[in-house]
Amino acid sequence: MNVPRSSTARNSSSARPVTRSRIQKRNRQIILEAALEVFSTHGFRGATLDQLATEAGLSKPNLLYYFDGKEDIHRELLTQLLDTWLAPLRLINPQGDPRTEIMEYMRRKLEMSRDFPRESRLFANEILQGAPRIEGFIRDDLRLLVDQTAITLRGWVDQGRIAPVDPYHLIFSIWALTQHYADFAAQIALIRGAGHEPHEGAEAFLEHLYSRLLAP
Amino acid sequence: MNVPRSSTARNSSSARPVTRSRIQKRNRQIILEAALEVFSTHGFRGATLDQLATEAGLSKPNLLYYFDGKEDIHRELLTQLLDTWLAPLRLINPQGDPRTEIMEYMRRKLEMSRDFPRESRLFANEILQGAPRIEGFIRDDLRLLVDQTAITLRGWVDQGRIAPVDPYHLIFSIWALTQHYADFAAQIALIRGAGHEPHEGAEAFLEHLYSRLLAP
DNA sequence: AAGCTTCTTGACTGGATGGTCAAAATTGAT
DNA sequence: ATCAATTTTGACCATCCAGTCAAGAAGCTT
Repeated sequence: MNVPRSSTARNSSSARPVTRSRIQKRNRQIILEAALEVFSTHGFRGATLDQLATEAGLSKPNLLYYFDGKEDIHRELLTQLLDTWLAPLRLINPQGDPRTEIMEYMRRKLEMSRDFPRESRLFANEILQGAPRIEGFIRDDLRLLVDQTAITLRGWVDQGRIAPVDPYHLIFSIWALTQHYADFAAQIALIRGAGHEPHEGAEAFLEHLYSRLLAP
Repeated sequence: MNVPRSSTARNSSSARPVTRSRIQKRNRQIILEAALEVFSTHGFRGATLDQLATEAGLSKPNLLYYFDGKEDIHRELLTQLLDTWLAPLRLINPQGDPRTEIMEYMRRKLEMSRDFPRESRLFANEILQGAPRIEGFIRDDLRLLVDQTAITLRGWVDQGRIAPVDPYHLIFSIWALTQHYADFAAQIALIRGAGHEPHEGAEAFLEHLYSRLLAP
């Protein structure tokens, strides 16, 4: 599978003396930004290198100077995303006040869905296709973190500090409700009509909902 | 855009004497079933005619004898889906008991997500891409129905029969929570591990959640 | 400003993929 | 059994698209 590096490639992937010039840093960033835009709306297969190139304002061979190929761009984008995707969950503090911690987590996820809808859609696209490229991440990293969080939540339930609730479904519900506003933004926009932004009223609603759900 | 019908095509689309032989009915159905399988996991661009043909157990030219092309298969599939997609919402009875009606609606949606996950993912795929092919359906049919339902819900709130809640967000939340179990099944499976099916415990959780949310 | 390195690109290529077609096989009405 | 209509398919074709390459342009270093 592994092809010897061509003479012109200063590229990425598989560990290597990663010394990047100013221009490299800038252009790799431009390309990843363009890739986020294009991949998140058309999916991996639906996007073409020409689209990426046009969006990035570079020539196609130029893209391939900075990355080993379409796959490589996508992998890099996804890798960067996954790091930040776990962050909100990590911030839940088992020593904190249960309801506050859960509410804050929900709020952080909703913020991410509002401020980074493309990232959310990129992720959704991956999962929809059966998560072939991020299976490892989910099975290992995410699962571990969810399991730990579930233990924390169950502890809070056992102490009677929040109403009895299945911790896994509680987490899934937060994911579903917050990401929905990003992933299904097109639908929401068409239903609510122009002049409304998808997330309008979402925070109040979700606060109300979880407030009612968690009250002991 | 419209090409004159080729001599061999007994095909579909744009209104036409739709007389179908037994074989036609059967094979069109087989093709649509295969298309559901393939399109729902790979998306429109990600699916190839060869995949469709293999999945359907027919030759590629044979597919194109029954449909005008990839696009036509996809359109037909989606059209059939949209009809049934609205059904659960239509069944909400403004004269019924508010909590029962909403609970039943949630249950119907959850059932659809459990029994027809591929349909759910096909739909999700469309919306994710910005709903280009079903914009009209959403803006016209779905929106109308949602608006009517919202009026019903608001009436129930005003009568004090359910707790005050934004009707649109209530509907969105049901969509988000039920479809999540189909659309993100891959993620849920990886987190919960084998031996669990994605919907396990979902009904109890959602009943609990909406029971708490709606109690006056 | 010379000369080396990094960056950029026009012109390709090979393979995948949507779609065509004419001829062969099958079906069904008589 | 006959024969016309329907169905099926192998062999194509045209286009799209990821990726290559060699040569030129721009940056750096001295």
